[in-house]
Amino acid sequence: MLTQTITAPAVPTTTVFPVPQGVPAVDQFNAIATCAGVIASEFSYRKDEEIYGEGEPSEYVYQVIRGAVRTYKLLNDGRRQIGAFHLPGDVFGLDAGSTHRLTAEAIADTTVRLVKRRSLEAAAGSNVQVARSLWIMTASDLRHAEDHMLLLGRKTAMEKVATFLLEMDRRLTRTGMMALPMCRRDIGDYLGLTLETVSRALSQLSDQGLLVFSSARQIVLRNRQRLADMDA
Amino acid sequence: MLTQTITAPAVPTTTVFPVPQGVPAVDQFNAIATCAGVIASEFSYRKDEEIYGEGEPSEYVYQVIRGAVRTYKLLNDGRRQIGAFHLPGDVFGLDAGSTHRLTAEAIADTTVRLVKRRSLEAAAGSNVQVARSLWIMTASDLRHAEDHMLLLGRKTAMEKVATFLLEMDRRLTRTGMMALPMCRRDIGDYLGLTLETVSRALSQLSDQGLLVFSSARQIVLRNRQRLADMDA
DNA sequence: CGCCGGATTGATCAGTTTCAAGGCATGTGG
DNA sequence: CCACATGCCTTGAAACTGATCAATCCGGCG
Repeated sequence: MLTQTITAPAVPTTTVFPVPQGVPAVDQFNAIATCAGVIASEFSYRKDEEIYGEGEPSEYVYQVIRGAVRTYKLLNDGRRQIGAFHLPGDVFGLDAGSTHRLTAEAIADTTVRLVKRRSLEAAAGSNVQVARSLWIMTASDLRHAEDHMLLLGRKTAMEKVATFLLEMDRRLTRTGMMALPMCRRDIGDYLGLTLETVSRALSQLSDQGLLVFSSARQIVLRNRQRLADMDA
Repeated sequence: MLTQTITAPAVPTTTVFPVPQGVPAVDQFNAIATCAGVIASEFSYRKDEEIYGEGEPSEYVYQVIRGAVRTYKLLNDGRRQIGAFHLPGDVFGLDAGSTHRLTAEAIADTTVRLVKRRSLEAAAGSNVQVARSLWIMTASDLRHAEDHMLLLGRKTAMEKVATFLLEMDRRLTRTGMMALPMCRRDIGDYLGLTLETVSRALSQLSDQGLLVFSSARQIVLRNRQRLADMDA
């Protein structure tokens, strides 16, 4: 894991630090990744290409620049649970242990910024603000996972889909139009449903006038309030 | 609930530091809680008593000394998802944000050690090993949540119960006998099932000879391998 | 002894999955 | 430019898993 070869690149105490507190996890990463001694580079993946696999050594931490990523776990017979979708700006692959806990794949053609885990660890070892940022980012993932456990364990299919739509609306609507990067199967594997059930729920919401499709993945929400009501 | 009568037993600054790395999250807390400037005390709760509520300011971090704790989220109509059970030694209530994300209740009469969040933060601000420990502990919770999402979203009732039994066997079997502190409803709300389904699954496992009841909550596993096989 | 909460068991119900067919859009090669 | 293949999505019908409703049962305790 952490070897002694790390030359803690005496990070200059400039205005880059301290990392601001009470700030979104994403910005924590931005602050860190641009700080002295932390090496960032870019890489691209084609649609459906694996970025890392469950159980592999966690060498890098990633930030989506363009595209989208799914992280998931599999059961031995192929059943899949997607833990999260990662959209532009999101950080993923930050595991405290030495190996990745989930597999990461590009949903569409995707560009990421990547940072060597070792250099993050090194920075964290000499700067408590960086160490704090790692904690904040992991805590942010935990918060999402806790919310998602409630959804998976206790919400109905309709409530799950409503929650999903509001989450995606919040995270990727820019022009009033939500352009989903993922297919129905991905959505189902995120919500603990089959792709057919997802499709039926979306059709039903469309029939009720709560949303409008301009194509299967281009959706405009028409009544966020009623969606929020049904999301329990 | 918690009054100001807690007296801080000034703990000596000894060889407790540095906190060892590559060590279970629980021990991270043990090391921290005994370090200088971190104020630890004890408190007890009766069965079903609330320890803190979702949304309340997170003033303390807790460690179970005796008893057991459930942490959960509720939907507005009362449906409940238990995120985790906390057994002796386990740390809970460590939220990076300023408020608790779940409610915590004593499952049985329970004694906890508690540490002021502020003093943890203070220690983390001056000691990167403490900061690292906070990260490790939160990452450990995240790992559990990721595994549990897979269970909730993709496992069958039988698989869920098998997984639960193996988890509890690992965590609380001491004398060869597993003494479950929680009722069937708690188990159901942890696994995303009803209490009846849990009961039926346990009866079926008993019929198959995979376990033996000495009472409803006193269970001996007879065939961990076959349980592990069915847990998918 | 009888009460009470928790657990078990049975019967029926409902929501979601499964299986199956067909539609629609996109892209490719003739 | 059209024919067709392909992948993704929708829709329908049947099957099934787990939920719901309901009736004991059991064990601990006043």
